[in-house]
Amino acid sequence: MATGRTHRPATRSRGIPEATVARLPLYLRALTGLSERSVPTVSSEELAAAAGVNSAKLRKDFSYLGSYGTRGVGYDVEYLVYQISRELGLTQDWPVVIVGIGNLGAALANYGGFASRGFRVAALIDADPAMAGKPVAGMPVQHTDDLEKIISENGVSIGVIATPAGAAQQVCDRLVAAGVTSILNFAPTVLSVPEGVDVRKVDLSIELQILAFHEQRKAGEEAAVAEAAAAAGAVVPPVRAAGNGRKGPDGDMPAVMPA
Amino acid sequence: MATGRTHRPATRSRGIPEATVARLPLYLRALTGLSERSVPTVSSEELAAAAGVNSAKLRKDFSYLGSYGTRGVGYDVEYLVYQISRELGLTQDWPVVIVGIGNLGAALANYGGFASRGFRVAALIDADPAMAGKPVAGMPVQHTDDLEKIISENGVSIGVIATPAGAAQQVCDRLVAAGVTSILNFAPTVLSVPEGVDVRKVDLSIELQILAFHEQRKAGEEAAVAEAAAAAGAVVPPVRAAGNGRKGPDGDMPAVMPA
DNA sequence: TCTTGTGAAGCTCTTCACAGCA
DNA sequence: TGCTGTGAAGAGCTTCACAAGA
Repeated sequence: MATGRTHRPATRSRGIPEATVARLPLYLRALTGLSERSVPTVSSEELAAAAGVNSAKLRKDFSYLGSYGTRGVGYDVEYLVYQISRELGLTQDWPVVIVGIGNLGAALANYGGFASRGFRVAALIDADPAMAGKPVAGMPVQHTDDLEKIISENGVSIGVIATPAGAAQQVCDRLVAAGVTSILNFAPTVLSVPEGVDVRKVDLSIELQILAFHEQRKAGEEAAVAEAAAAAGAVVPPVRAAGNGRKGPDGDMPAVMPA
Repeated sequence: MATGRTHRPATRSRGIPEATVARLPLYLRALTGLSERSVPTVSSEELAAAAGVNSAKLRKDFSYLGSYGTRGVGYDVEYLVYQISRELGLTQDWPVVIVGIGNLGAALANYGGFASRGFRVAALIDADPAMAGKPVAGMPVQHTDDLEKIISENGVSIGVIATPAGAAQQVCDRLVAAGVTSILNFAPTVLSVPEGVDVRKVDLSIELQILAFHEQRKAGEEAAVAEAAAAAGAVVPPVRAAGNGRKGPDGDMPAVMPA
């Protein structure tokens, strides 16, 4: 998973486990696809396959919402779409602001997946005066000075931070002070927020690093020695102050640094 | 969590739990920050705060890597940076291709966080002939026709998919056939891949939906009734074929549809 | 004295397997 | 008969609390 919870004691909100909540959007997407193809009902097995999970998990997940299926038949697609949408709070309109209109911010502004789920981009905000007024995704970029005004006038409770890491905490503080209580953070930094504010983070580089970890494994344990040798040339390993007995699994730091 | 594992039986790779692997990049980022400020050593408490986790978890995580700390003192920053980098496979160079150079693909191509972690964007690939040759992030976009050639010539094992949902599976199949074994998927679709191929997904809209779920809770249980009423106007709820006894927690579908 | 490293306990999530129901 | 809904078992992860050791 590309993201991680922050500042929420993994406790169940009204009995629904966090892990289940995180999968509801997946089910919803699969169901929307079925709905568009006018499929009336679907079994847990079929829906699970479409969502990429196993059917026991799906049934367990749905059991937290209520008994929305019919034994021997399956689930009514339209009915389930409605129930999950309602559970996720998508039956209402969520105005969202995006702060930091660089490459990523602009991409987010143009991303179609938001509008189709009840999220409305209410404003684009950037600190660069040169950006002010410039249209992005058919919408003029506004200056950070007006952040508080924009938040309150639009009743925004969800903010997206796509600024450089250095500006993120400051932007976060201003968003929170202005009344935002949920933040999606794309900046590669840990945000600290008061109790009651939710932060979710997406870090593109972290995802790649996790892939690299597994990729390294696949390369084979028997090739590990050769890899360690190559690695010594790729980065400059730091010298340990005192070379005392470490018990790492293998590959202690090379004692001699390559010039 | 912005992301999710796919196709990997949450089993430990060489004894390191998945949850720990997912946090190593976080620790690495915090350590890199300390390293740049020339901090020589750090305690589990301090590092945990910088990474946004608690110290017991951090110590447990590190214990899977080996005994890299000094009791009564803490951890040597440089040494730990090296060990975690090595564990994640970041001491080697990872050529990466990005397929689908739309807004998001271009943002990824320009993203600085990759290069600093051993990831090198080896090629940008797009299906649109009009894009071919156009420079993005100082690099000419290449056509999908050459995908297989690009993969093999550059020894690419990690691919990033930033295409529309409809094209993702096809691109995925070609990447896998050409030798890619790790995929980071930004397209809002479930990819099916053969055994041995890792897929991680980042879905921006899913993150917002999870935030909306919690946001809805904060609005207060007492306001739930008013919300349900508003919801009835916001979306057109489907009519149940047979209105038999459902036992959802509350808010069964409205029986009367608004015109 | 101070901080790491780690068994053990507790908690959450997943999977199993089958009773319950249409 | 077929598929849902769910207790129970199992696996994995987090947190506690303290022994070990610099």
